[in-house]
Amino acid sequence: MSHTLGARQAQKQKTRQALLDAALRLLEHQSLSSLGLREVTREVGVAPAAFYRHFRDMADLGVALVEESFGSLHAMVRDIRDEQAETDEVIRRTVEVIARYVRQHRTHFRFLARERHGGVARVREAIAVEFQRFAEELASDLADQPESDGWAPEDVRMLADLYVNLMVMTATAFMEAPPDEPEVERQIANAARRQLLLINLGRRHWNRG
Amino acid sequence: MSHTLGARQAQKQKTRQALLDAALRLLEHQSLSSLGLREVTREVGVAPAAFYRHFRDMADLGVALVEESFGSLHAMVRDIRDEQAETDEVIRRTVEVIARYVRQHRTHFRFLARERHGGVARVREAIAVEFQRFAEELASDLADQPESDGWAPEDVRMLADLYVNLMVMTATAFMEAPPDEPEVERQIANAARRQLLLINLGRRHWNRG
DNA sequence: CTCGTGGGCGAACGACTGTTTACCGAATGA
DNA sequence: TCATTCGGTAAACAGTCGTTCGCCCACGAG
Repeated sequence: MSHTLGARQAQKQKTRQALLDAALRLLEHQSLSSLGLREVTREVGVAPAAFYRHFRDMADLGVALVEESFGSLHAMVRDIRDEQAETDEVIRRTVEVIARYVRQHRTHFRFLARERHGGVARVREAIAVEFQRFAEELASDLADQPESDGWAPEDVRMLADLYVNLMVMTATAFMEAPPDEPEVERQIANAARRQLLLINLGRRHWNRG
Repeated sequence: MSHTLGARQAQKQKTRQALLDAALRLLEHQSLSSLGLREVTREVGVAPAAFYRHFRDMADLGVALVEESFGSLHAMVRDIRDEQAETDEVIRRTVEVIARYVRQHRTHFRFLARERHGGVARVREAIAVEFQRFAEELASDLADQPESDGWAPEDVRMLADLYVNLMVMTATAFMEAPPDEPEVERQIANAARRQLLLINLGRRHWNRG
């Protein structure tokens, strides 16, 4: 069982988490491929050799960070999906949730944006897989909606990809905005809402316009 | 004058270009922040100290690569903008031009995608400036079209951002596709065309839907 | 023809890197 | 209680790195 793990494994996972946290902190101002093993252990305060007790190399740690990042991201979309309301209200809430998520998990999202096309192949592939699963889930949700009646499955998937990309684009814009400027955030949110609105308009007129 | 530069400066620009080419070649499998000065000079076949005759540091070389990359990218949009035809034909040609551009300048575009959110601040900022100029030009073009009658300037800019983002997304998909699989490329092109179509649909119904 | 400019070279520097080794000592299970 | 497992340590290894320093010598201006 796992709910009562010994003090031994507890301490191990504690330093493992410390390594992940330190790495994420350092990755705020550099990319994974330039982040050194010694740099991370120095930040935590452990010997360099201790690193190997938890990860094979830095790419391994990177993949672990991908899982961690997508964990909180899935929580975000669950928030969005569970909302049930009028279309305009759904849009408003969606953008709001994205903004809040980015504010609360800035480092996680910056890591994903930076390493999505970054220099470490294994991490790149891990992120690609997760985003793909993401789009598939959204496509499955969209297919169940009455607005998708008569839509070809490939068109639903196309729409899902469009939504995912818009979400990434919006989150990236929030991420790059200075954290202490609510006016900039309001502008980004406004543009995102209108873009969602325009896409929904196109969606309603897709078959027979 | 510049059309008759001595053999002295000619040789200098030749090695400078060799450094840029070598860097771009090496950046195919790593990111700028992990690319070493010695690595580049070794690839070219010159002494490490020679690097300083052309660039202050690697970030300097990075912004030079940004300018080079956007040079050919501007040529691409000029190709697209000069096309004048029916809407569906414009869409078809647009996606085709993007595909061809990515095929011919794969390394340049991969560099932009990788460093857009990468670990080198100066390069990131240079790319952001160029993309912003990009969206502004497109917005100015869109405003002149009859379809934009009665549109608020901020809505036109919103639409331009949507188009730019879709272009980047499509080009990235082409870039990540294996170069010798025309079937995958056809699928990407097909999805991109339908996404453009859907956005155009929303655009037509923007005021009074 | 002569002389100064400047691109490229080789060598050296101190600092830092990833990885391996043997070892310590506390938590663990019998 | 005793033997064992194992997370963490210190030290050393061979490389690589960015940067600086004279020096060379082909080129270009006078």
